[in-house]
Amino acid sequence: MSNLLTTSDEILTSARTLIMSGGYNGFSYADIAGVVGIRKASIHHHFPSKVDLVRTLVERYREDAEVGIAALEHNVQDPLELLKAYAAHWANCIEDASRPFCVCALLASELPALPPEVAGEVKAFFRFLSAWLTSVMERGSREGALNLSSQPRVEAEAFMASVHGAMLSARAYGTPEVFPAILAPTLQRLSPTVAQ
Amino acid sequence: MSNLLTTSDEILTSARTLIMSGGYNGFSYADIAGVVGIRKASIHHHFPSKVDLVRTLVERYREDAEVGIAALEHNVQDPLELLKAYAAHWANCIEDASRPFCVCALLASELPALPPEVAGEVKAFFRFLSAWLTSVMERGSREGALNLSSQPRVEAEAFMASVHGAMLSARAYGTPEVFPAILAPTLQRLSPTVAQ
DNA sequence: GACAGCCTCCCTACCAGAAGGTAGACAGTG
DNA sequence: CACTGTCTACCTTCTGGTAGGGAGGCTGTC
Repeated sequence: MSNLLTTSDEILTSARTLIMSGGYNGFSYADIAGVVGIRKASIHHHFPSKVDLVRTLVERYREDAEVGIAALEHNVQDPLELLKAYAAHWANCIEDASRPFCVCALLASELPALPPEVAGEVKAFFRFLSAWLTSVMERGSREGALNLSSQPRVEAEAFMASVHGAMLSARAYGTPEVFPAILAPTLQRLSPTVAQ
Repeated sequence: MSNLLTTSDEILTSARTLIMSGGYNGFSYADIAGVVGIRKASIHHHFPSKVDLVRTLVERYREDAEVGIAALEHNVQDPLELLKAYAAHWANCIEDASRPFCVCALLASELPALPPEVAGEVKAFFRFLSAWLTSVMERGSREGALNLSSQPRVEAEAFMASVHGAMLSARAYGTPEVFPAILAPTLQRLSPTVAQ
């Protein structure tokens, strides 16, 4: 029987969901076993240790993000629209509660307590995201498609921080609408049409 | 022998430090016992359960914040300076690694997996902080001391999100300077002297 | 002043369950 | 036969938590 999803994928998916709600120490092999419908020991066949599992998960998460962003860049050219699309992506995820939090943002908050291998992957994700946003800001600045008040690098970091902080607030208030509400003024400020 | 700090305070302090690095599930009674120099069972005398301990901790954290902010409001009148002082407070905490992360921001990220009593306290902290920042924004807008581009409430939420997101980035990159660098443009934009 | 009673704080010893992980057997497939 | 994936059974360590006892300090009463 050819399954659409391999067991290994199912394990990663359920682990991602569990991490998104409680972080690295917030889930166990037993939790995954319960969700996937498999025995605890069988998980070790796919991922010998918890570190292996989460490192793979974050690695995969970054790869998926790279693919997603490449696709986004292919469909959308305008830098401001790219940023809007990125924000809208997260707004949707939070709205329908499918992926209400960025795995790496959550793991970053508990970085000091993370196994080094996982911590390294999380840091790599931040560097990747930051690099992409910086490239968008740079191009937007060059083409006059974005209204920057600081260096592209700084604007990129500030934008990323806003997104992560807004996720946190949406979670704290329990109201998804908070996320787009926080991002809206940031996006408006970056818009060239309303420049001074 | 009159101790300056009660054992109960020492427990709370070490628990706070431990939570700041790994979150709710990132520490145990044994960890605290090791730091304080007491036996595990003795902690239960002061805090019957882990939920009691962390709930008290967050409660106390909010009370301390209320006192600190009242003192700040007493010393500083100008709204922009208040926001700068608030940002500077965190910049210092991150710089000298004394309190490199807001306990509530960290706990908020794992909210869905938190015991309800703790979750309630964390949410209360967010409401409190948001209310204060909104009041600062409102007054700044009224007095012309702040240059707002949105409603005070929205500006307050955006500011708070920036602070939390910047904390996350500082942790992810492992470089404290990132925090003030991210906050600087936000504070500059709020400054009335550079208004259009 | 003596002393009984109580209270606070910490201790040792223990518990049940959950944690991550291992060993080895079995079934199905190429 | 070898390989893959799952299973049962088991291990060790850690988890939050409990029971009960002992030392020391207050206080009320004779």
